[in-house]
Amino acid sequence: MSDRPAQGLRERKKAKTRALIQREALRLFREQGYAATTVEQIAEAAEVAPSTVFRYFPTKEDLVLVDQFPPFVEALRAAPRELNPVQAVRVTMRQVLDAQTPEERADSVEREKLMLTVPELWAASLDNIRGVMATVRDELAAREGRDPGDPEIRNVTGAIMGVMWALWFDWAKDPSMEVVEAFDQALAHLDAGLPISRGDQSPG
Amino acid sequence: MSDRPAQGLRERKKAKTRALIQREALRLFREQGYAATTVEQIAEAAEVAPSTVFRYFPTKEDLVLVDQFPPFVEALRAAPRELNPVQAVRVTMRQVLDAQTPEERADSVEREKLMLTVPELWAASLDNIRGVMATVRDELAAREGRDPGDPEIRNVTGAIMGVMWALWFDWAKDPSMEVVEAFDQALAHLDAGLPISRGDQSPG
DNA sequence: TCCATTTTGAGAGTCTACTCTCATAATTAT
DNA sequence: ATAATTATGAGAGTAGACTCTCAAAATGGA
Repeated sequence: MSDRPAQGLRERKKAKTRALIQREALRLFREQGYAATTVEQIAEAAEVAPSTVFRYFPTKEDLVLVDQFPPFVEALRAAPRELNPVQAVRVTMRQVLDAQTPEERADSVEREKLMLTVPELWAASLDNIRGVMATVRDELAAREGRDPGDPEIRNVTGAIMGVMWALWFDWAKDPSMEVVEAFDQALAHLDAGLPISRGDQSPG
Repeated sequence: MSDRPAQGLRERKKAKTRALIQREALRLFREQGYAATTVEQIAEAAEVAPSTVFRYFPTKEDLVLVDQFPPFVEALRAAPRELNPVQAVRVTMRQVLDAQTPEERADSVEREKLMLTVPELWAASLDNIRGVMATVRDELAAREGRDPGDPEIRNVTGAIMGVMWALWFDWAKDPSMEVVEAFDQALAHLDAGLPISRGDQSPG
């Protein structure tokens, strides 16, 4: 097993082809919808053979799916111990979002919107969603010194994810929304116990 | 006139056929998985032609999907005004679940598990999920005299749904769980502001 | 340059959800 | 009983994701 030097022309070309296919796919999805776009069209747009598309992306769904959460989880792990779960997620979220370049963010936006909009993709991300949820829960459990199966931890995790999803859904409908700020405020609200500001009728 | 049902033989037979097809489908899905079950197999099991299956259920997914939420929303609307959003949902949830017969509950359980487990179905229920979320949010907004677009209402709705989903996911893995009780406790926990019982480190 | 390895295109082929048509059978009305 | 309506079965057909094979082309190493 000799280790290769740097990336040769071959590797670079592959990466380029892969990126090209994906870019064209996303463009077509955006322009004419996911279901209405055939793999053949994507191949044509990227000027490769349909079989080549499948060589790079085992399924059509994979053209959209990207695990964007590993960095998040890593950052969460590094969050200050003195923060409670919600605060930790809040800080981490802001940090991760702030670190993105405008281009990266635009790209994420595009993908997220497709995910939240197209049933097939929402489906394909089921595992992803479950995985993220499980990972966040495990991490929060560890931070709090609790068992990962602890209902309280599960509830907190669920509430955090739920607040974020609700925001995502809203934002998919109104992309002009200031996501970073909105995320922060939403998590702050959750951290404060979700008070309804004016008419507090019955305290917890 | 005899107390024969208002429907003629034709209608009754149709209902029966429909139920039979669906029952066999669910059985096969449970036994060998959703994707691994072809419509042809379902037709064979129900002793009808494949085309007949499609006559009753436009798509394979429709064999599983049922809107179970209208009754929930209706009940939510009727919940006492003095309850806060979380309490209202909690009471409603308990009420709806308690009202189910064991058979109904077993049936729901089966469907829910499929929904949470099978990507295609999770996908098909996207609209449903979004709809439920929107409806619950609108209802909560109305209860609180707030605009449906209010972020605070969105957050509360998201947290409620998130807590419930988290529970569902856990329960899909461990069906022995006492769902009704667990739901109640989870919402109670949320209502209390999601405290982590032992080590409260830093209040909001 | 020459050879070995890898990538690609072309295209035939599979699988399965789903559609359509039409003849036959079952049900209902008269 | 007979005619009209409706449901069903049989089966051919479509679409599109995905697989497989093989020869040609591109690339890397010598």
